[in-house]
Amino acid sequence: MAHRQGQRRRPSIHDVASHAGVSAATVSKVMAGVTTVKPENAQRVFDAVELLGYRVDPLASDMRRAKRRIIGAIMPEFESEFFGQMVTQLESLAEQRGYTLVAASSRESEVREKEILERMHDWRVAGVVLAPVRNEHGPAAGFMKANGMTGVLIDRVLSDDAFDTVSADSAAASAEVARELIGKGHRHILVVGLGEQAATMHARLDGFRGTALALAPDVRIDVVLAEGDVEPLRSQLRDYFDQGEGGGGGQRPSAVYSLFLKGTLVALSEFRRRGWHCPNDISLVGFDDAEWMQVTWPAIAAVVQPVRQIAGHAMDALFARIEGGAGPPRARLEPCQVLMRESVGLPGNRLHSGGGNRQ
Amino acid sequence: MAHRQGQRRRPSIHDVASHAGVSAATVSKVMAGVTTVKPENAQRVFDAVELLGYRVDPLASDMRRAKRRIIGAIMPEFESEFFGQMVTQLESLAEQRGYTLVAASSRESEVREKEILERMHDWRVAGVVLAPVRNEHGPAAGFMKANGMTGVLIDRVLSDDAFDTVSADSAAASAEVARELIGKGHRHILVVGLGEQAATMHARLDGFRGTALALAPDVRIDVVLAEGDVEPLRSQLRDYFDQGEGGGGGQRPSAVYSLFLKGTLVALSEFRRRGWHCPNDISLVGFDDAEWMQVTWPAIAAVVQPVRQIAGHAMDALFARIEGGAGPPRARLEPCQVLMRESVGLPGNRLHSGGGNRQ
DNA sequence: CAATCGCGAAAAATCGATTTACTCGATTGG
DNA sequence: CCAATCGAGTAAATCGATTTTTCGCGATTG
Repeated sequence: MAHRQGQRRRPSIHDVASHAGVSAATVSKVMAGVTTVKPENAQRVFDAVELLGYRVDPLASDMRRAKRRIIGAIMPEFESEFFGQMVTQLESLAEQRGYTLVAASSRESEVREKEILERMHDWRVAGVVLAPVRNEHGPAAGFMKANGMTGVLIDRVLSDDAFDTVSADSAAASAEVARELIGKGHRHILVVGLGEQAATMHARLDGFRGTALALAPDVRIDVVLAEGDVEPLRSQLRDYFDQGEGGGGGQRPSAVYSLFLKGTLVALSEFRRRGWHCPNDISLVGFDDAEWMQVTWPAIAAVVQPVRQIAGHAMDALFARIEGGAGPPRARLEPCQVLMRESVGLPGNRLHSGGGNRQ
Repeated sequence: MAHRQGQRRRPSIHDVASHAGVSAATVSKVMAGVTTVKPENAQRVFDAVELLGYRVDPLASDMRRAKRRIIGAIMPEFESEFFGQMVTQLESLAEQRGYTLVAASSRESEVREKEILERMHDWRVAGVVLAPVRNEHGPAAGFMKANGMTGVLIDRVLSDDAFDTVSADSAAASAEVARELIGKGHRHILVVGLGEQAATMHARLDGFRGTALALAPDVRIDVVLAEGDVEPLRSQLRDYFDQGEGGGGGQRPSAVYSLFLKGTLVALSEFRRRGWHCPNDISLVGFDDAEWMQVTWPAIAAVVQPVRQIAGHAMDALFARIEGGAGPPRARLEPCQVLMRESVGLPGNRLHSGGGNRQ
């Protein structure tokens, strides 16, 4: 910035036109690949473009057009591996089709979610991939509907009457987790979830409970559904375990199934606090995998969401709509993979316990 | 999309003008907050805006303007907590100043980095926050210079002759890590890094080595600098330890200092493979903190980069330049915090060893 | 031979704002 | 008292493309 050299105005379509000795309209056609231009003229345009280093101004270009070659993506946050990978995937897929992805984070706020959507509407994005903060019935989806926007809903959704949806098959994955835990003999299991994203959480919970009860009618399933952020969950979980220890309502569960990543972290930190080790003192499975889960001791069992598949089908669906595809909205569920790692063991398998509160 | 209802054209400035009984120019002035408009007319404009639900079209608006109210951000990846938080911070700061942040991932490729930059130049962004893949001397920074773009370089940079830079004070943090490890008695330490991002890695390495040697001239510091991605590093690390075990070059180091997050993960997984436990069999400190590091057993010691400070100063510097601030480019280094957690212990402190390969 | 057709290209309209230049009164100053 | 200044507002130019309309001209056709 010190010198601010050069800085000459970038060449416009008219500069190219006059250099090539044709009209601006002809240049526009050549750039768009229209074939009804005499080869000789086309060549002169190419030469002029080369010479001047001309690039189409997307701003001016898009203004005349109804839709821009831009896809908007709205994620609840950028800090977890899941959404990070999701954005990366979506960006790459958009690019493959000649579109630019513009990503924004709603920071877990429905208000911001709608503001971002308004801005994207102003930008006349061709389509939106929305991972709602709560679920498909929020104000954001309503806004999209009201303004005739094209879009796809992903992740924290099940199905919608206006938009295609793509998400992980939480219920099936949870059912498999249930099979594993029940199969290993667990009969007292705590499920940790977030109360706010109603639909998805319930799918996970019901998928788990249904299968568990079918396989072992005597199983006891406790549920802690936190509202809000991490801290409430932490204290709720603390209370839950305090109660169990105190001998009040019963004993400590032999396994915990967390329905979301933060819950897994909170559960682990609570185990630490109490000096419990997995899997000897308690077993743990979490929904959502992360890179670190396979390098810790013990490795943490997790449900791996199919990020690539979700991104891929979301984009397929979105572009089908952008290109005018009609028909009723489709709700897709992508199968997850359940990785049973060392954090899951047999119940009551207290080898060299862990009761001793080190640290 | 099934019905594609409503869909009426959005109101333009002329619609508002005719409703309010004034000219388009007046509406434009009112929207821009110019005060030389009769209050009565201004009110009529506001009413019309309200009635029609008018919003300024940023596309048309920005075309006339030289610079758009957009900040571009280019990160090497979105999947780590560090860059995720960085984007979130930058987005929030840009928004506070009435700008929109458009983020893109170079996916660790300098080629992509430049392509993204070209696109952002086409969009006439007001400024760019670039976290280069390699360092400040890549083609991207060159492109920015050549095109007179306004920008700030962050993270994998030290200083530049054209742009302001902001990054973590790697050297100081590494020096503190050295003090801690030497202070605990470690005299044989392995440092793991990435060879490609020359400057930053060397700052970290030199900061560590300098301080370590000053405090304990007899210390042995081995260095494994990987080229490329994770897999080469994994095999290099494996070879290194095989050698140490085999009794070839010497014995196993008592501590490992990883200069970057992936290195920490690879080191941990290598420890697992060999059945080594932290801190009894070996100590570990990593550059870059992550949420999970404090819930595992042991908690992993780490250098915490000051994301908020880096983002804050980057934006301050960027907007100062956008608003015409002159002067030589400034290179900022933000202090890190070193969290010595349980993964660091005394050397040779093999309690109940770990040699036994469980699992 | 006039009317029609078609092709390729130019001219002009358009997108939706901003900005410049200019107008018309009213106020102020010398 | 007339000129200069100012306030408030408008018409028109502009930004850089795309798209529609028009046009010139040679080839076909009736």
